[in-house]
Amino acid sequence: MAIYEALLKHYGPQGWWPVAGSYHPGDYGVPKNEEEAFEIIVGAVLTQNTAWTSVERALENLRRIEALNPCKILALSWDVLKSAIRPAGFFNQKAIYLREVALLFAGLKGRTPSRKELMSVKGVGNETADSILLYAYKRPEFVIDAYTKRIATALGLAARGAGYMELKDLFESNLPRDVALYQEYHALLVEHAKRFYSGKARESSGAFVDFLRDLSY
DNA sequence: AGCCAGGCTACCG
DNA sequence: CGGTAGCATGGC
Repeated sequence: MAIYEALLKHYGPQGWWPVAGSYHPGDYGVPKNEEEAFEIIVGAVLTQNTAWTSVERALENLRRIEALNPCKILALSWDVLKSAIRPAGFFNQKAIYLREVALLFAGLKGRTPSRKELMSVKGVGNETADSILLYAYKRPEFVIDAYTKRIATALGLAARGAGYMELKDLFESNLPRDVALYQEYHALLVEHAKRFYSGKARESSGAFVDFLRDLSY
């Protein structure tokens, strides 16, 4: 919580997840309907190992052909679907993944899927499942991504070889079970990591020092 | 030019 | 099982 407070004070509310092309700082009511929830799910798949700026283009392409809903995704030809998501990379795999999640979503009829259910979908692993549950369904599942792992290991909170569930457990067992907190915390970790733990700066001692300085504010 | 990006699956030993 | 090649485009 001390780390969270320091990050929040320093960076302010981040407003993940971006929906309809923009962020929504401080608004934890997003998504406000099924369409927005599905857009988050599509974004969660498209952003796998991919910069969000590239995902935005793919989402915009899908929006333009009115394909940001499960039925349309399932109805599109492979060629059209692939060319729409092309900017987000890995389009052959991701086209398959999108159809898989569209099929699941359509079958839910508004029900919230279990974590196990999501994980059984091809293309949905730990992080994607948690992102979907936390941001699309407002469930208290802490999301661990590469940035979060870098920060946690750099701070000595976790071993270098720590697995996904281990890290998830670390955060969840030390925080109140609160959706808004989980959403904001993850967003703040990403923002901080982008500044100090990405590219050549990753795991540098300078990043660690900068973090401590932020903490002391 | 070459490394990196908000991972996952399949396959290797 | 733990570890990793392959997947593809765009930004810097």
